[in-house]
Amino acid sequence: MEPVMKEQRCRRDPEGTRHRILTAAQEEFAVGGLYGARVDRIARGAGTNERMLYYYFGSKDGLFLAVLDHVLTSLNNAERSLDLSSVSPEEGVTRVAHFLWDYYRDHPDLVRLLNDENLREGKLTREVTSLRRIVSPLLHALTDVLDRGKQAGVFRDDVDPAKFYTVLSGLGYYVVSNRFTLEATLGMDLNDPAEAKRMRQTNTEFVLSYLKHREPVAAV
Amino acid sequence: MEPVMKEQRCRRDPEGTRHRILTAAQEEFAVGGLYGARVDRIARGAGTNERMLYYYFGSKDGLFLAVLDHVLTSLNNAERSLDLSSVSPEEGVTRVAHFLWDYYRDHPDLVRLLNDENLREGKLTREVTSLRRIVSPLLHALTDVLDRGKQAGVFRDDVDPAKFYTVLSGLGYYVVSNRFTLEATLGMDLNDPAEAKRMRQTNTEFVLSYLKHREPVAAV
Amino acid sequence: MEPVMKEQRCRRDPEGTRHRILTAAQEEFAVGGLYGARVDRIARGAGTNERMLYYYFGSKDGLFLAVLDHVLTSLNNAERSLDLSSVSPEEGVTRVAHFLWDYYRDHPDLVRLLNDENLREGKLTREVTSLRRIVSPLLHALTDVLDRGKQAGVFRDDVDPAKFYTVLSGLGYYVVSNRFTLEATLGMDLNDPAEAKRMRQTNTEFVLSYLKHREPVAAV
Amino acid sequence: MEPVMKEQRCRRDPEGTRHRILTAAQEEFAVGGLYGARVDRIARGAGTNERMLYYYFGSKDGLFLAVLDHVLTSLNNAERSLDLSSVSPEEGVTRVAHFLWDYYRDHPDLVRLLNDENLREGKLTREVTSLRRIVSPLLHALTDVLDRGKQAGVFRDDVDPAKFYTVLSGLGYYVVSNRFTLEATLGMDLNDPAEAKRMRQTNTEFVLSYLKHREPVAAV
DNA sequence: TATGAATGAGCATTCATTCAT
DNA sequence: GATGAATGAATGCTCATTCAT
Repeated sequence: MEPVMKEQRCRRDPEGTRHRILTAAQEEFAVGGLYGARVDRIARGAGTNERMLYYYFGSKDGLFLAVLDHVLTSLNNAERSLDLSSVSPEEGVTRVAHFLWDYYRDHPDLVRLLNDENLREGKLTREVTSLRRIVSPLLHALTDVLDRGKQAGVFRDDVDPAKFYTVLSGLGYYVVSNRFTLEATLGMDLNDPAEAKRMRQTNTEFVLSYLKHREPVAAV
Repeated sequence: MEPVMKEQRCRRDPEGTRHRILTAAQEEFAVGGLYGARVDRIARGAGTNERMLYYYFGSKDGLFLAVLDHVLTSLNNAERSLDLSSVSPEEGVTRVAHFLWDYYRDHPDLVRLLNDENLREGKLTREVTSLRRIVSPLLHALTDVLDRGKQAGVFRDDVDPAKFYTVLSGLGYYVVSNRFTLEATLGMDLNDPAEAKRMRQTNTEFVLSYLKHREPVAAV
Repeated sequence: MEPVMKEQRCRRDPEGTRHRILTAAQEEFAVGGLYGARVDRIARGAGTNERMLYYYFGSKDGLFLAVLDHVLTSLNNAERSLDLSSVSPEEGVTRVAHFLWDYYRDHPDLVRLLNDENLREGKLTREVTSLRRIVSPLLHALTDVLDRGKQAGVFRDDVDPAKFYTVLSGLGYYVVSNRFTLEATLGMDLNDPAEAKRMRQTNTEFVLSYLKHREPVAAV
Repeated sequence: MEPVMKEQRCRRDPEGTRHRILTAAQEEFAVGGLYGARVDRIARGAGTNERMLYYYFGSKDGLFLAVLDHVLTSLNNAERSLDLSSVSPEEGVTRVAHFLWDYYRDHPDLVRLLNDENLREGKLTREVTSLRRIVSPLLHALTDVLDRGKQAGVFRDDVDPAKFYTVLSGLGYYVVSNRFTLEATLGMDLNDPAEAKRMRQTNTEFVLSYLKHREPVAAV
């Protein structure tokens, strides 16, 4: 009726909307997994409506993949910021380990999302190649530092970088992944800083004592 | 009326029905988690109808808890069968480690169910105390064998059994839990027996080299 | 295994079980109606199992009818105990009215069950003749007392006993039936004894002033 | 694009859909009560699907409350249309009474819905305040007309409007509410116009003779 | 007479998704 | 780009009832 009045509810903010959906989805997927998450909760959490979710990501599965890609890309970027060129081999391995353990501890969402994807046997990521690239940065850095240690004669020389990486990863991943059942069964509280520090200390000794061990123990 | 009268393919079989539901539920929960599982699939898998599921377990949540209790009780029983009284400390630790790693590898359902429960932050198990008892058997055996090693002077004496147990558990758990993303990213195939054996060997050296290390490495 | 030991859990008590079911069913039907009632709650309330309910009453519908029959028979019996042979017509009408109003007030279950049966348009009672007999005792007594009043010249003589009975019944029934919405809308509290007494007083004046009215008011 | 473009049998019709659900729900709730009603029958009756019912009303309970609110609002509106400013007190009371009795007779759904809500002891309406407003219009009109009658000396002056309203309401409500059991027991047929007219006549005399009674009868 | 086990149809409700504007 | 309305196939769960002992 009125002539102009086009205040034009200028709410249009494509990048913002997309990002808010992604953030809300990460929270929702992290606490219930793909099947436990609800699209209406995600939309509400993002301050938009369900339709936009489909507009930007096509489907719930697509959104899950986008979230997974996002958290893995973040990990990648963080890994790339780690510069070990000027430290000793021991210090280098220690830094790699601490980086990984701290990252898992500070990003439990990543752990949960990976667990959830593994629960379904990698159903979603299998057809997508996005996951395949992500290992490299940290594994490369670790390989370098292990090589330097071997050449300097301070590390044993039968260490496979990928397997060693798996060991490091497992040590940090497990306590985050199983936080709740570990607390229920062993009374282990990951949130207690003192406890967390002790654990980090122990684990560091673990990996270093292995790397510096010269005569292999009796095999099994 | 007849004296024997057994053997007549009885339709009444409470124990059997209950057990068939439990087994079918374990399969279903293991591939989709609590939220991905479907009660009608469980009922069909058990050769009964949905109603019986509620008759015996009250709810889907109750059934999940029963399954979790069942797999943990099975683990408990298996742990109890491990007799380490007549072996050396090194051999004892090795056996404990191998038992745990083999058990995880052979019972991926257990790993998935624990992961799923942790995904929901222990929501179901929190109010139930059933989970609390399960640590004991293997942890006790491990504590004994560590003590013997310390007294014999072959193991370092600053090892906390619970933390050491966590390390052992994490090493075996992680590779089973993340089987699919590990294969996608590192190309690591847990199903390859040679690969599995190598991994077990590495991990064993890993823990033993730590235990036998006398002078602690520089702390961080 | 043991020879005698036949302590014979002599819980058999057919009359008792039947009666307990009936009582429990009355409570359950009274608060939720036929459709809101749950057979398992009835069985639990009666301290028996659902199967016995079917053993004694055939079906849920049959049980509802049995309950209805029971409360109506009780009303019948109570009506029969009212002896008006030696009181004045006014006193007789007053006693009939008070009997009915008090009975409704003290037996809200009867009111609810009748309401529920009427909600379904008499579906259950239609095919059963059990309901048809129940009016008589009180209506007969009322007819007698009205006749005596007419003959004595104290009551107007154009009163139809059945319609008058309906008026009496409606006055007492309505306030019990609509107890909750009346409280919500008019703030009328039937549980307050003073309020209940005043209401009874008013209603009594109502019916007596009508009966004693000689020149009819202008019809409509 | 086109200028007019209306009239095109639009599939989008929020108001219409909402209203059709409400109407279908009223029919369904009226014949079976809250517990007897089936949401799929309501959806089918409304020409939509069950989902929309929850979209607009949140739950079955919410829909019942909306229906109750709707019929009570309709009653309210009808009450407001009653203008008694220019009639005599007797005529005024008569009109109020007839309005109420006719309304109940012509809207048995209202009676059934109120009965059903009372059956559950006002469970749904208790937490909602929507019911509380509805008394006023007719009660106010009645209060006015009674006052005028008292001042003119044609009505007794000890009449409480709210109680008198309850009497009027009860007389009309009871015969509608108990239509089926009244027919089964007293053979009273409310659908017979002659019978209905006689009943109305009797009830009118009933209330007027009370109002015009000057010397109160002996109390009890 | 009494009871635990079993049944299948049906219940209210929620799901991810698409349509129309 | 953004939104409210609409969909129908499931979802977990409950129902009154019957079977077998």
